[in-house]
Amino acid sequence: MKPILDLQKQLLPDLLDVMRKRYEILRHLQLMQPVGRRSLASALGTTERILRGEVDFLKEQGLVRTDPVGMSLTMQGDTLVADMEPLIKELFGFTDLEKQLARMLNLQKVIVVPGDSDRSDWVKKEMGKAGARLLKQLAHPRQVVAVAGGTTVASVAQMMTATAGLRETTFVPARGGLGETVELEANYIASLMAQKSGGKYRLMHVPDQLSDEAYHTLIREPHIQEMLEILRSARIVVHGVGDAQTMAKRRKSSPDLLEKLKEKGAVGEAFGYYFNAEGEIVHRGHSIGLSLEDLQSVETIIAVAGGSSKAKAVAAVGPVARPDILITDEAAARTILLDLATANTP
Amino acid sequence: MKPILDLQKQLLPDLLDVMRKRYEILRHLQLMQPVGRRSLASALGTTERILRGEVDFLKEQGLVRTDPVGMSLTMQGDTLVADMEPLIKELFGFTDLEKQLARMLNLQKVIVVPGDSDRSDWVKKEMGKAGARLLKQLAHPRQVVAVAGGTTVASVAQMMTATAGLRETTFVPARGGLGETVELEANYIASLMAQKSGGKYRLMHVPDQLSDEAYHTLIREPHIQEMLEILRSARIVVHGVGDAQTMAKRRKSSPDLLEKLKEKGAVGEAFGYYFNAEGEIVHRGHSIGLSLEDLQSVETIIAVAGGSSKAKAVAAVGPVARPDILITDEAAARTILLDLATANTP
DNA sequence: TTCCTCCGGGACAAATTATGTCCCATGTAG
DNA sequence: CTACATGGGACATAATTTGTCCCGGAGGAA
Repeated sequence: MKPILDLQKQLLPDLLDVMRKRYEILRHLQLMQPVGRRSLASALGTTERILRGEVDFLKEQGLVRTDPVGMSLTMQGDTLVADMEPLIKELFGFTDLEKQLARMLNLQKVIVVPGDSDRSDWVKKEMGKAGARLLKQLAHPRQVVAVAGGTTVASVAQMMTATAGLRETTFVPARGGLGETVELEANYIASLMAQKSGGKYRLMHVPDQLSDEAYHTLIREPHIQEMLEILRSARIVVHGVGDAQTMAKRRKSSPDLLEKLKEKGAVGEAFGYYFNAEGEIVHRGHSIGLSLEDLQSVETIIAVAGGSSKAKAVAAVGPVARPDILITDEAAARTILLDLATANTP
Repeated sequence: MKPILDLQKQLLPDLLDVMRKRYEILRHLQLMQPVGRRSLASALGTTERILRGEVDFLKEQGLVRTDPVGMSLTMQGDTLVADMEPLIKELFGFTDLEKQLARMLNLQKVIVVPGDSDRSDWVKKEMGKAGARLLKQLAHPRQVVAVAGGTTVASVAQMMTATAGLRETTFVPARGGLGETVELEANYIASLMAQKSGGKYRLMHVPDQLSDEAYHTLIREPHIQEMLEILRSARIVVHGVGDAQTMAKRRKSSPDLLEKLKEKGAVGEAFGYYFNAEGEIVHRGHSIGLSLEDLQSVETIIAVAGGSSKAKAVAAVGPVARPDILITDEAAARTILLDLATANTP
């Protein structure tokens, strides 16, 4: 990633989005010219009015010209598209990466955003944006969306915007409290998503440290039962993937547990379960909520995780949690591919 | 110039403006910290509320921190300002150039925009934007702004946006018709400025080729007198500077005049007057309107002209028209400085 | 020729966002 | 103590964006 963009992204987080949007318009225009607003809008998957705004702007900039037969690029616009092509390819050309990853991890779809969330803060927001967009696309009437905790899922919530399609959606926490900071707790995230998107939400208030007895008593409570019912009807699950050590520490786990995890080679974590590099469950957090088995009946499982430091965790969790869609960043994507390649050629 | 910035300037000039605005805030903050909203807002020449919006954003980004004593930069904000300095300088930073030019031409203020309007079309727009911004800043209740013709002043008009401060402003043409294309005529430009800014305008319809007799008759007409009255009350004058030959040709002047101008060494032109390299008037166009003498009583004279081809003209017009503020482009600025330097060391 | 389709641009209401303008509790300096 | 400047809350209003029409006209097909 170019350092200039890194700086600019801090002051203009949606710089790349706007850039890509406008580039896409020019590019489509180049291929379809001369073309009218309506057909171009539908080709770009946007509305007529919004395209019109952009085209007016591009016209001001002298990149686009309009005739009675339709719109076309000016010479300046033509050279701009040509000049931008390598840059855009570098920034957004992750199609290959996405396809490779999808094949190797056996997923339905992979979305890669530019950057490395370990190094730049805005990359997480970028993943959040991608996640929010995805949820908007997948929106279904009266659906239930279960969300797990963690910073990455939190950033998806942060990036959601009001959409008509999500107004009838109920957001629920996938699991009860796991002893995290409140902003990273599934409960809080579910409510945030609902608030931002204009949907509904249900909370599940259960303590995070439970004796077996308390657990069994609690799970019989009618309102808990009701929540679990709702939870199992979830059509979509969104969860993050954590590094095992980091997650255990964040949850203030006992030194015993930390030791045990290390011993068993835990590398990844996803909504309360810890996995080793082979994708075997080595520990599960004591918490009420969606279990791995419940995931079978879920229509779409979305995993969101980035940063090269999480590459191993993502690769380990993949085979177990079986996400259908993975949203990650460039750094993680490349690292995973590299790891898989070296593993296959020992 | 980094190629990526060049592309961005074409595709997202609006965003770059936002970027500069935010950078300015950070920069001021760095120098004044800790500081409150109100004093910072007045230092930046913006309103409290609008600054507040930006600061909220910058706080989100973790660049700014607020304490009860005021706002200050975080460490991240500090390093960002440092890192961005060269970038901003490259994009907008012609402060040195501006100061040098202001000193050498003895002007109150010089604004330099990047590029060369001879080579890139968007540079003229950039000057226009600078001019429009300036007018907005200088806005005064119930003021009169007189504008001359020409492509550069036209681009100022083009770039103006609706502003409350300009609602009570009356735009008037500085001089009557001078035989130019309608889009470049002062009349049209005055009306365009009014339309874009939401202000008022008055037009002056006088033919451009007049016999002495007709001139003297016309000038006694009540409505012409009234216009001249208004014109002389102008607080601000905006004019362009033209290359003498080009202007004469554009106005379809007679071969005689062309010859005469060449003979007398005319290099520059400003609202109807032609100057030689020494800044002496060698010819004045026959047209009713603001004369050079009238300029004495004007509060602010703004000259807008760019392109290295106009460097000589600008330098020649400067001493006579005595603009207070000059808006030009990088190419013209550098050429003028170079010319002055070589002239002083023969 | 006539009809038909698609073009850009105008218009306008609704929704959303930005902005101006207060006020207030609080911390700080004198 | 007083006096003042601070950030943040609240809220009406202005401004902008967006969705959704319509229209006259150019171009192509019959």
